[in-house]
This record gives sequence, C-alpha cells and structure tokens, in this order.
Amino acid sequence: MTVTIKDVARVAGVSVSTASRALGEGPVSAEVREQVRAAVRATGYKPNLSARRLRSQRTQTIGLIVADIRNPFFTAVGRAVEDAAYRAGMRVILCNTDEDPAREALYLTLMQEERVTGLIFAPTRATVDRLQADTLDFPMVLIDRAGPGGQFDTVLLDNREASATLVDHLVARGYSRIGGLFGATSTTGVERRDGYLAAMAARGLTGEARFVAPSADAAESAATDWLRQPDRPQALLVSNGLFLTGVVKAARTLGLRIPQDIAIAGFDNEPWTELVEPGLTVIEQPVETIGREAMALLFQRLKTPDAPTRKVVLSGRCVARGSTAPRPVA
Amino acid sequence: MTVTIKDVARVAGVSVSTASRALGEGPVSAEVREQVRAAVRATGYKPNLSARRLRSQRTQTIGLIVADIRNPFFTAVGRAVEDAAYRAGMRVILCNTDEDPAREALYLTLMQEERVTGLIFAPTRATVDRLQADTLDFPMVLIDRAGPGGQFDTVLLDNREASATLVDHLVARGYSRIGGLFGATSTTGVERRDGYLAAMAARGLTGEARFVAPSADAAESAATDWLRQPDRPQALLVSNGLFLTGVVKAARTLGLRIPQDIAIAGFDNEPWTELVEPGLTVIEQPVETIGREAMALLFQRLKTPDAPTRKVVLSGRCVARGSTAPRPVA
DNA sequence: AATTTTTGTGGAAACGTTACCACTAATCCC
DNA sequence: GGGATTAGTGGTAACGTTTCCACAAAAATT
Repeated sequence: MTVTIKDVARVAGVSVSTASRALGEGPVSAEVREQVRAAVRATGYKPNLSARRLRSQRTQTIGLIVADIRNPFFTAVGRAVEDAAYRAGMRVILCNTDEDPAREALYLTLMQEERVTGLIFAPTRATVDRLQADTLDFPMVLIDRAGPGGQFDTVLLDNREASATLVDHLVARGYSRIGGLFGATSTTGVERRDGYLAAMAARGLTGEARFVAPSADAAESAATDWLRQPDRPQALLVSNGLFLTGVVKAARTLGLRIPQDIAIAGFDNEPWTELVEPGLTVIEQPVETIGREAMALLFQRLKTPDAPTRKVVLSGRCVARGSTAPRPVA
Repeated sequence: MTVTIKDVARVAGVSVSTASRALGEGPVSAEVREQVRAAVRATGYKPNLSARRLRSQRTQTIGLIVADIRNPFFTAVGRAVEDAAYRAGMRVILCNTDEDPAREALYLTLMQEERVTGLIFAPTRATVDRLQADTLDFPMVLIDRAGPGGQFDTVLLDNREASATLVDHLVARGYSRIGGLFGATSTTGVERRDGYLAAMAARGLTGEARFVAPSADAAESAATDWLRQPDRPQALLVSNGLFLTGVVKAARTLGLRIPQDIAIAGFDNEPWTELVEPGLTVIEQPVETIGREAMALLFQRLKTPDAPTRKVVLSGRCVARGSTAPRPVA
C-alpha cells in the first residue's frame, strides 16, 4: 500500500540503511545515490515525517502561540516567523489563545507533546509570571510581552518609550487633557500605560488610563462612554491597532471631528490608518524584524544553550498624521 | 531522561498496554485508570505525538495552504479553520504560497510527507488544473478558488453574482463607465472579472478589466496609471480588500474625491472600510462560515470517502456606503 | 610489503507508542 | 450448574525511520 524506504531500497538493490544514507547526508557512492534517487522517482516514495521525528528525536517544528492571528500585529509577525521557519526547513504550529490563560496552559502542554524544537510565545500577564524555564524541555522566546527577569530570550518594542513619544508629540501639539486606553490582559498594555503615565507626570500633567478587554468592540464601547462625558479628554492614546478601529468608530458615531473635537494617537501602522481622514498618528512597530529576530534568537539558543539570555528591544517609529494636528489656541 | 509510557506503567504497577489503554478509550477498571492517572501526574509524563502518529497512522493534522495569511480574507478564514480543528483535537499546519505555483507544489508534497488527515487549499489558477485527486493520499477541500469539474469538495463565494451585484448597484446609482481591477493569479479574480463583464454586457455597457499582481502596491500603481488618464472611469470595481487600500491611496494621492471624481466598490468588509470617508461599498464575505464549512466538508469526507463531491456556494452581502453615492446628473 | 586509515555497505537495534492476540476470571443465560 | 460471553489484563509485534556497529575492500601511510 504505502511505499516505504524498504521498497526504495529493494528497487534500488541496496540495503535500507544505504537508502537512508543516500537520501540524507551520509557517505554514499555517487552511483548508488543516483540509483536510490531513481528508485524514489519510480516508486513515488514520500518519507514519513512522523517516523523520522520519532527516530531522530528532531521534530523540526517550532510553536507559535499568540493571542489572535487576526490582530494585525500578530498577523505580520506570524508571517515573518513562518517564512524564517520554512527557510530553515522547519514547520510551524500556530495557536490562538484569545488571551485566555487556560488556553495558554493547554497549548503549552501541547507544545511539550509535540516535542517542538522551540517556541515563540506572546503570553498574557497572568501566565508570564508562572513561566518556569526548568519545566520546559525546549527553548522559548517571548515576543511582545516581557517576561520575568532574564529567564528567557525576548524581543519586544520599547513600549514605555513609544508611549512617551506619543505623549510628547501630543503635548507639543497643544494637547494637555490626554486619556489612555490599554489592553487589560497583555503585559504590553501595562508597559504602555506606565510609559504614558510617566511621560504625563514628567510634563506635570495627570493622566487617566482605562483598561479594556482585547477586542475592537470593547474598545468602541469604552471610548463611546468616555467621549460622551462633558469633560472628555482632548486626545486619546490608544494601545493597539485593533482598538484604533473601535475608537475611530466611536468618534464617528458621536459626531466628533478628528482632531478638532478629539485627537487620536495609537499603535500599529496599518495601511488603513493612512487612509482614514485625517490620517492617524501611530507608532509603527517593526513587525517583520520582530518575527525574524525572534527566530534568530531561537536558533542562536539552540546552538548555544548556555549562553546568557538576551533581550532585544526595538524602537517604534512615530508616524505623525492629521489626527494629532496642532490644537488651535482657544 | 525523557519519561515514557513505560515509566508510567512501572510506577502504576501495570503493563504498558494497560497504561496505554487507561490513557485512551480502552476497557480498564476504574481503579487502574486512577492509578495510571496518578502515575502520569507523579512522573510528569507527556505522550510523544510523533510516536503516537507513527503507530496509530492517524496524524490528527490538517494542512492549510493559502496565498498570504496577511490577506484579511485568509486571516479570518484561517482563524476559523484553526478553531474548528483544535475543537476536534487536530492541529493545523499553515503555509503561505504567495501565489507561487512552485511553492504550492512544494507544500503539497510537504503535506504528503506529513501524512495530513486532510487539506484545505486555496490554489492559484496555474495549479488548480493540474490537481489530481488520485495523486493525493488524503481528502482535499478547495476554498476561494474553484477546481476542475467536481473532483473536490469546494466552498466558495458566488463571485460572479457578487460582481454582478456591485455592477448593478453602481449602474443604479448612475455610473456607467465602470472599470474593474482583478487579481491576475487567482481563480477568484477571473470569476469576478467574468461576472463583472457579463453584468456590464447585460446592461449594454462595455467593461474594461485590468489584472494586477496580488499586492496592495501593484494595485496602487495600476490605479494611479488608470486614474491619471483624462478618460478615466467614473467608478472602479476592486477585486479584494488588499487592492482596496492601494486604490484608495491612489485616489487620495491624485487628489480625487470619492465618489464625486471616482466611485469605488470592492470586496471584503474590513473594519476600516467603514471608517475611511465616505465609507467604502463592499461585498462582505462570510469568512467564518467559509472556514467552518470547509472543515465540515473535510470531516464529512473523512467519514464517507465515497460520497459525491459537494460544492458549497455562499452569497456575499452587499454593504452600501458613501463611496458609491448616487451620481448627480450632469 | 605490512600496517593503518578511509570509504562504502549491510544487519540490527532502537525511537515511543498502539493494536493485536492470548489468556484468566468473572458474569451471564438457559 | 455448565457452557458461552465479557471484562480486564499482559506480552509482543508492529509503525517507518535513523543510527550504531561491524566488516570488507580500497586507499593511504609507514
């Protein structure tokens, strides 16, 4: 029925071990190698990866656990990770947790059972503290979310700096009553909040940070409530691209003009942020770099398991657009 | 070093086969089952999925091959597929082809080597005709792209109808010189072009269809060229959400007002299409349904391999917005 | 020319699991 | 109460590879 390496060996007139070597790296005479190749073509042999993985103890598989692949940040990072993986002859198992710690735990044990070569993980705040390097049988690289002190290789944006950049930008444009909307479950949200509050304080301003569940709808209703208040902020700092759609929608629904009635600055330079009038000021994250760098850290770790852990901190780029145009003096 | 089911059996004081049965479905006394579970906890045993797959000949893995996970259509479909898969205790291997036939072929053989349980595939025009059911050792469901006559289960949008709907919509709003921009490599592009041309002809109008490579940049430069012409169309029908960003950007750059100077109608109801002024008229594809339905077809096929192939054709929903507001009579 | 090294090959033992078979002891049915 | 079913268990053979080891022949070294 299914054709195995035994059939290939028989057709090629060699032993199974020689056939295996001919297909791999092993030392084999040129003519035998060609015979084996011909036998592969003749039989239509396709190696069984499960068997190979079991025997060789190398799964050539890396795990990627993110909150939601529909979040544009993860979409782009995921694509970069996959490209790097396939280039290195590895496959990727993708899991969406929806920021649910239970599912994070579930997928973490799944990764163990898959015996993945390595894992790239964007954990929630809840699990990031529970992570223990010694309970894992494979190296793990954290992305987007910072882990507890130096236990894991990490690649992330300088979130505090990025928030501060946005605050400075807004203040320079004449805004002072600036609110902040952040993701409740992610570590990123907390870092961006901290950066925001610190920058506000440094300017002698008091900030107000609100947390919402990680969905555009949650952001929209939170923004609607907030912007309905008579003493609504002059500007809103929005923690990610998903939330941005919700906040802009809320402003539209309430009939508020951007930036005259409400200025908006956020994260994630999606194509559409340029197109929605008057253009949204955002922090652009180097998404491809983050994905590639995560894979690079992983491969490095596999090569030198005992090297000190590394933390790659990347800076965002502030893209100024109309949504934070200078505020006219009243 | 690594703990195997042998260790579990030893700790539980039973044979390996009993331990295996206790962890699975097999008939085992309640007390033994509990002993084995305790042994699993005590030893920290994690089953080796490669070994299980090799022995049981069931990989519980399904393949998903799409053009680019960053295309919002595939992002949403992919997420739906993964949810359905994990609910059924299966894993997903995702591959991006960038509409490159060579990579499609590569990933197709990868799927064979992985011995996937089934495959969900959105092929390009080039490969869709070469696909042979008898060369595959697993069932395959085509999405988005129609295959050759009835060889495979398929789930797709009624693309011709959807294009016709957009044409009718535009004509009813007073537009007559309507151009169409379509993806060159996808079957979807061709179908949408056909539906567009047929609907134009039915209205006694002549259409002009242009094809571009599957990227926002390609769409932008094509649209820029087109809209620069003095006899530019009054309206543009745009084949997918990726292209829409490019076309809107081109219009903005050229200083053309939407819809006064150029009306726009397209595909994929992304959140931002509502936000970009004056709102883009689009065909909303039932993306979750497409993903879920594809998995349903796959499972059905696995259960009844010899049933006649099915083709699920879903209708898009036309979401009318300002980008196709009625054209004032000159 | 005698030794050592290299090159190429085949046999057989893993890798960790499930599935098959055989067997005992308990339960069932007239 | 005796034969037939059934529930529960253990031993062992797969699943399809790769890798280890042994070995012969050829090549290189002394």
